[in-house]
Amino acid sequence: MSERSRPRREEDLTARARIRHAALELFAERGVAGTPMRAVAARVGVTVGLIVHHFGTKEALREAVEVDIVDRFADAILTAPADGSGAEVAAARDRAVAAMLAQSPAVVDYLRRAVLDPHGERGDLVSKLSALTADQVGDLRRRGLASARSTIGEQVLTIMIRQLGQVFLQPLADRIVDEFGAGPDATSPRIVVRLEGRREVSSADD
Amino acid sequence: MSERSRPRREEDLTARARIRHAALELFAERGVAGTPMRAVAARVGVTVGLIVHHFGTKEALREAVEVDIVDRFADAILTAPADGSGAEVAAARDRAVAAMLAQSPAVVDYLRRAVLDPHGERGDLVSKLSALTADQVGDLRRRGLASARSTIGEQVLTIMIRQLGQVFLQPLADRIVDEFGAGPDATSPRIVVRLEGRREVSSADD
DNA sequence: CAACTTACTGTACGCATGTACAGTCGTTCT
DNA sequence: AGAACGACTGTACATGCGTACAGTAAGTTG
Repeated sequence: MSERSRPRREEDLTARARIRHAALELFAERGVAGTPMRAVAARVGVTVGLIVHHFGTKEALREAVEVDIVDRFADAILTAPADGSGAEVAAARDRAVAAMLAQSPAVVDYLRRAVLDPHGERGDLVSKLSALTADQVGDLRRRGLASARSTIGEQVLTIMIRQLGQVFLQPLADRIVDEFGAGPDATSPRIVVRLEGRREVSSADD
Repeated sequence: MSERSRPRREEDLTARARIRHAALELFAERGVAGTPMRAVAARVGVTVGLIVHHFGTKEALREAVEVDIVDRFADAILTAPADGSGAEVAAARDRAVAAMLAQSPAVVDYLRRAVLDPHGERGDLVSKLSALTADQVGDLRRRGLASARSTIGEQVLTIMIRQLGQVFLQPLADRIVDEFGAGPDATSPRIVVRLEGRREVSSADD
């Protein structure tokens, strides 16, 4: 995936790529339903017709945006050094993904929306990212770098919840901190998400 | 708030209340932008005109839904016993709110969307809930049941993040578990959200 | 009884939206 | 040169949207 190199300057990109980028930003900001194709076109400085020409439908544009996001995850993982112990490799990948997310807030914002919008059955973003993460875990296992004590599903769950959980909740924390007259010393604390009590049969409540 | 008692049977409610309830459910399910007023009307079995008659605009309907949600929080807190130590009172309120949330998934779903949709400046849901929580904390303090070691803002943040964080992230966890052929023994683990490193100056990354 | 209010319906209107499509311009290929 | 093609524009259209509004039926008040 992602055979093309990523040009640094937005103006150097093809119109197709610029449209996809603008769509990602606007979808992240206002949601897919809340973003008219005309808004995307205006942002890029092209006509709606061109978007249709390149992507066909709005749904296809959304799909392209999601594929692009998965590519960014895959790219980030590729940049991380793949040598050392299992823990080292995993940590390096963790850091690479975190850096990518920190650098492109639009991805985080889009993800947050996509996660809670069930939308389509299969083939949506959560499925794609789960598959990508499962590939990573499988890779580490094959090289004897990841324990096989728990199932792949459990490991994928742990990785994704830890990484995405923090990123999803941070804006809520920032909002609340902001709510109480954010002085110069008011910095949001770091949010830590943990999984516990695995395989507990959690009845209604306890 | 919430001077009216809550009838048990939906059909006994006034049309105004039934419209508000249906709007909450649909807004939670598909988002406000993704829910036409016609859909709300159809769900209740009335005409769009009646919704306009009662609420004026869609925005006002949304506002009514949000006020209703805040009322539910306030109601839940009122049902909790207010005696015992500070920790006991706080725990009882925690449980009451958690029970309310568990009983009405639509509230959770709506909240999740509202939190990440910045929408309006002030007066939106996060602000309202922050204010409500701050009232609670202030109340406990006045009765000498809450420590004044940290600021109110910090305490509100801790309470809200802990309660909402778990609830927000659970569906993501469920989705992922579901992704990996959910066997009968596949139960989502419990998600724990924690705050750490308060007031650390978090630069770009570390 | 008449005037008024309130809950409600049905229609209609203007606007925004996604998509289809005909056409223009520039490049490439033969 | 000319045909073919891809990028791109502008218009046009059906649909769906929020809202305005006239009207009806029922209950209340004078």
